[in-house]
Amino acid sequence: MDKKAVAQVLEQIASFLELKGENPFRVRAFRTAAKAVTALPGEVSAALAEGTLAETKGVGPATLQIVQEVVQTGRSSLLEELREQVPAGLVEMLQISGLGVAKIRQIHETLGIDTLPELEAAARDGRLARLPRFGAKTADNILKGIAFLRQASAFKLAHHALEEAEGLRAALAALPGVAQAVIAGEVRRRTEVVRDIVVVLVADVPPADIFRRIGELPGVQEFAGQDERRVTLKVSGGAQAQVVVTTPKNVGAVLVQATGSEEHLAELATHARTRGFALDGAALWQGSTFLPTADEAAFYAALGLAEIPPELREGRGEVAAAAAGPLPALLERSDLVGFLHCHTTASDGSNSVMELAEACRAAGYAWMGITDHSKAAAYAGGLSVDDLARQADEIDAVNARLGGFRILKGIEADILADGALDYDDTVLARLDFVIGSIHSRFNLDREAMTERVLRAMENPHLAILGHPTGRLLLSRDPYPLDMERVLARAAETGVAIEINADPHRLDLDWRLVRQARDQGVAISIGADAHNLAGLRNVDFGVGIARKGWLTRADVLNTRTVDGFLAHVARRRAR
DNA sequence: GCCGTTTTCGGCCCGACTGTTTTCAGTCG
Repeated sequence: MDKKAVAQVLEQIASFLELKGENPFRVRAFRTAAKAVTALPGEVSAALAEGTLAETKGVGPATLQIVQEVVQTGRSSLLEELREQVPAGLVEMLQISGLGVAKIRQIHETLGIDTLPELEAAARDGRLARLPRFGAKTADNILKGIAFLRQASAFKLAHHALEEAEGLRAALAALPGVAQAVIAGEVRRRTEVVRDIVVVLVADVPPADIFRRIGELPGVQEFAGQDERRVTLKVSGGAQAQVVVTTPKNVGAVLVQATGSEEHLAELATHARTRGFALDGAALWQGSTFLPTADEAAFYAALGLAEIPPELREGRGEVAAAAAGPLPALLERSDLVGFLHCHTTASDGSNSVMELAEACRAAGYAWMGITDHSKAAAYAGGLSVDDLARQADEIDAVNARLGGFRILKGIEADILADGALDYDDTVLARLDFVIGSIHSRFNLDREAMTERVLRAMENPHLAILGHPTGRLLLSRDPYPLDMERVLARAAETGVAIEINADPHRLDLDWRLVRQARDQGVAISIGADAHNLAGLRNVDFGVGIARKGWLTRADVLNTRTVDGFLAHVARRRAR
């Protein structure tokens, strides 16, 4: 039983209680507990056994008992009891933006609606709009919300997809006859969201034997779209996955086929034709001769191409680039020596400066930058000027204790509606560096929003523009912003643009990362960690950097602490 | 339900926006 599943049970309990009209503070307590469980550094069962769970802030006796039951039995009697009392469709409705508990209860009580399809019908036929304090716009927004939910449910966030793919890969690798199991598709390309999980199996036995065994795996529910070498699985939880079987001599071609985007494969096919080759049925042919490709390097080499890293296989000119010569050496996680953008208990994080610093040092970083929220972000416990001074003392103390590791004093300052940063320049000047981010007033029009960001970039203390478009993947669109102008200004002023590595954001989008790099904009990778588990976000940020063709030289986190500070100083001097 | 450098009981984030109303409930970050 993993953390995600346990946290989900607690989340669900909170939602059911909320719909029942329970004390809102009790509801919030369960949500806090769910977050605390997600943020645990190790496994839940270990934390339970060692007693660290009981000591975790936000986890009390009631939560402890529920977690214990879930870990031991895989069920929660409280949740099952609640399911009998409240229709599950109402909980689904909570995900619709603009629909809260009060409206859902009103809809349920007056119209007797308790499923999404019923809700959609009522929104269309006008019943919803006639309810007190509802109207045409509310009904319309609900329809939009349902459509968004439906579209989003076809995709998974990268970290969830990776976890599912790893689990499936491990199960498939253990099947008799399978020599190797490799994750392909979007997960391997490290896209920001994933529609299909794809695993390639290398095997010397007939695919039919393997498919039969797959059908016997626990959790595999049904097969769909089966052909000789491919099968689409539905696994419990509704996730879909494609499994492709190949023989060792054709691994290269099959992996290329199963990994590349349609556009990449089209670029490859065109290139192959001009060289007298053909890509057909996931194999490489010269006339009617089958060309074996034992691995991808052999495949690309046969076509006269440098090997193309999976992250670049998007059909954006990588084939032409690989034909012209070696591709750039893309950023590696091990290139990063600085850890940027994290929150401590001073604002909305769950760990202290010391805990985060020790974790960063253990993860191999040489320096880090602490950036809690600023005072305008009241809902996130933003720091007052006095709080900032206190934190500075704390950081000094930890720096004195940790040899060979440096903590920088930073802030994630809100960019206010008029483009001002959330502290006076005298306060900002005392900090080692400043990230500026938008956390409110998302509804300005494109022109006003662009002016707001450009104005913030005028402030010499702003070193990094945080999560520049504000998107939340699968839940909130980016705010309207003229990124062309923002990138141009970033190049002029030396303001770095963040790749926010939180898998809910992955913002700046990788398509724009490449454009930023081409314009000479410095990039920083911001973990946006709110706890120790958030250190892992960086891997997703590195994936996005690679998709944006970034090399070591393009990224500020690869510099020594003095190199980073020199960049900030040059920016302040402009 | 959880927590305590104000508290073992009493409080827990608050201000702005949206869409509905003509003064405000509901939702969101």
